[in-house]
Amino acid sequence: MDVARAAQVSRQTVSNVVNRPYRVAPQTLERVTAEILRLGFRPNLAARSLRQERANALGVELHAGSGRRMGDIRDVFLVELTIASRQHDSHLVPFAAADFEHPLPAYEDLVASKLVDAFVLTDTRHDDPRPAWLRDHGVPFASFGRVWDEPEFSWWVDVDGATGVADGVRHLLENGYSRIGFLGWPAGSPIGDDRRSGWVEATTDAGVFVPAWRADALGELGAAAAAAAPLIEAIGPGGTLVCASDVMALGAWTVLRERGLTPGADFGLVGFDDSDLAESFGLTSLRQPLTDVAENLLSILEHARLGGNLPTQGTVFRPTVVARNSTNPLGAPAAPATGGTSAGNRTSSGGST
Amino acid sequence: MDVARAAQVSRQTVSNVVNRPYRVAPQTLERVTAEILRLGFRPNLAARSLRQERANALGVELHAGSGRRMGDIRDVFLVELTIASRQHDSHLVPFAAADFEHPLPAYEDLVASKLVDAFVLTDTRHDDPRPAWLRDHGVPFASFGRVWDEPEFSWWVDVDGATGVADGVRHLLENGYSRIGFLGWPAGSPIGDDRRSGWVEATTDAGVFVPAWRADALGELGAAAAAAAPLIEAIGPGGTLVCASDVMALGAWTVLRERGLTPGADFGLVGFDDSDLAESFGLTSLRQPLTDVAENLLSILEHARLGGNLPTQGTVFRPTVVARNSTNPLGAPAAPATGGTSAGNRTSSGGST
DNA sequence: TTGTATGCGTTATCAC
DNA sequence: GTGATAACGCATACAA
Repeated sequence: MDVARAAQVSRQTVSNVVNRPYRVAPQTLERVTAEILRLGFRPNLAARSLRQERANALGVELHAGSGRRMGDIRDVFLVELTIASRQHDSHLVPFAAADFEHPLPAYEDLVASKLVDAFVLTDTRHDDPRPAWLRDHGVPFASFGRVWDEPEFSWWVDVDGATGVADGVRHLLENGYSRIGFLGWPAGSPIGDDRRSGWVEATTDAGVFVPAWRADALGELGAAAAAAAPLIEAIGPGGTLVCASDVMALGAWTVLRERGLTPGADFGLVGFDDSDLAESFGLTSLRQPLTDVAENLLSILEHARLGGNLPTQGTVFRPTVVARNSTNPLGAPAAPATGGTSAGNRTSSGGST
Repeated sequence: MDVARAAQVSRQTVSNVVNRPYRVAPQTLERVTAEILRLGFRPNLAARSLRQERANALGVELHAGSGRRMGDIRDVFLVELTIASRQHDSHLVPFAAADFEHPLPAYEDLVASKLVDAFVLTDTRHDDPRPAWLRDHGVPFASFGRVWDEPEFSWWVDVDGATGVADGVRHLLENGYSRIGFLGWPAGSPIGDDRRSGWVEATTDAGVFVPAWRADALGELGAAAAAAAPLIEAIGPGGTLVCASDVMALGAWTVLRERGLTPGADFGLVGFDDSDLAESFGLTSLRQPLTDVAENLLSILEHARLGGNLPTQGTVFRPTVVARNSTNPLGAPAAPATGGTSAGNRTSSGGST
């Protein structure tokens, strides 16, 4: 080891400087540190991994499926995870299951070859085979999204869709709108039901709940537009629509534009996720605090590794209203996304550590 | 090593079975292989990495910047890279530079700690500090996109924008359109100039080149719509617009819809990249062969590692026209993305290895 | 506070 | 065709 020679100490002392600086005499510490910087020394992570019998790496499954869907924020989340992983002395190993329906072999590979020692799960669903398998094999994991099939599992972080939508409703009320409908997914999906309940609660609280002002559609843009059209008709000018996703809000947006209506001035729209679509189309939306989510998940896994406080229940973060022109009653530009991206126009409404 | 004991051979023989099966007697091979499967043995990759003094891993920089942009296909490319990496006995290590303007420390970290032994670069630009640094430090890398500043560097793969756009023009001609304009970026960007030249060439070849039917805009939706409006006016009904990106095509799409025109039936549109936008809005677009690009880049790096044929010049792939309703002169649905996603409606036009 | 010895699991080398 | 030996770089335990 060059550093050891240069600083005239043993290899072991260098190791101590890196890993347990408090054990080293200040003078030695300084000298060795200087040499480390000078020579650009970094511990060989493969050797460390071998010695410690852990990889300091997290597996993250990417979905191989047919490309990306509009309004998706998984890639933003991946970036947040990547950034957060640096501060937790680990790195990510992305992988894609050969067969989306049978992801376990891919997980097994990574575990058996000790390339990773934990996983971050996303898109957990009913009958998801992964949580049970990971539990049975003693592999730590944390999930973005509740693990529905294992109620006692607490290493998850989620976003409070109901409160988010309720905040969106209140944002509309504060901006002078009062006729507020909801465009969501058909009943049955946990996330969709959660978001819809926020609309019911907040409009009821404000005394403006109209059950009929609700429609369902599947995720695609065309279906959302088709469902939005009669709803916009029913609610009428000056009304608004809170949507379960940005894609749905965009569906409504297209309907408005084709009728010559201006989003915001003529009819309010609120989306969900604050995706690229929201920014480009000037849609007010509910931003998921992905930075916090990523940080929290990595904290859990780090504590699981090193010992520390582990959560006894899941963590729920509150989304934030990002106000844009689609809820600006004073008027919006004719072209999409023209007239500023409303930077600094954000309304904060909560959020946790 | 359990497998060695179970199969009554030495560790080394197990290693040979895994890495050099041809050196092992068929009978032994079979016995050991059976035990490997039975016990689920996988080589410890940290140990292998340490022994071989290489990580078998590739660094991929993610851009931490302000979220994702509409029409971006980098995440799709990342998935393709991830999938391809499996077949090349390696894995990816995504990372984000703390400071986008000064990415080198992040690269240095990964190299010095031997977490990766090569990089895949994307978004190479003029005055990009990365290629020179990597070269000077002897770190192999391959680039998606030409490396402009180092003409002699040949480990890159790119997509032929000019030919792609020309194919788009021909696709329009085949579908009966003849008035073909171009909406692109201001002159000066290599990619934008490349794509525009395809329009000039193909329309000139067909004798339908009209220099005035061209407009420029920056990447955003609003600017594209603003630039598209007068162009659509000038070209007139029954005309078409080939665009440098799907976002631009979408900008034109919004203009059409607001005028009550139906994309395809009333005015043709062709985008570029075949992003999520193209699929959702029914835009005909030019698909970059990202699977081939990823595979090619990994091949280069694998050959660099193991020794093999290395490219003496860059590789250029040809995009593929993906036909959708925006170039269907017979008519398109009223709502976006309704009426099928045109699966199986692809026109293949080239492609390599 | 610092140094020495050991082994993590693998594979390259070389002897058999 | 197979096996013994050594070494990759680090961190743990323990000795000095």
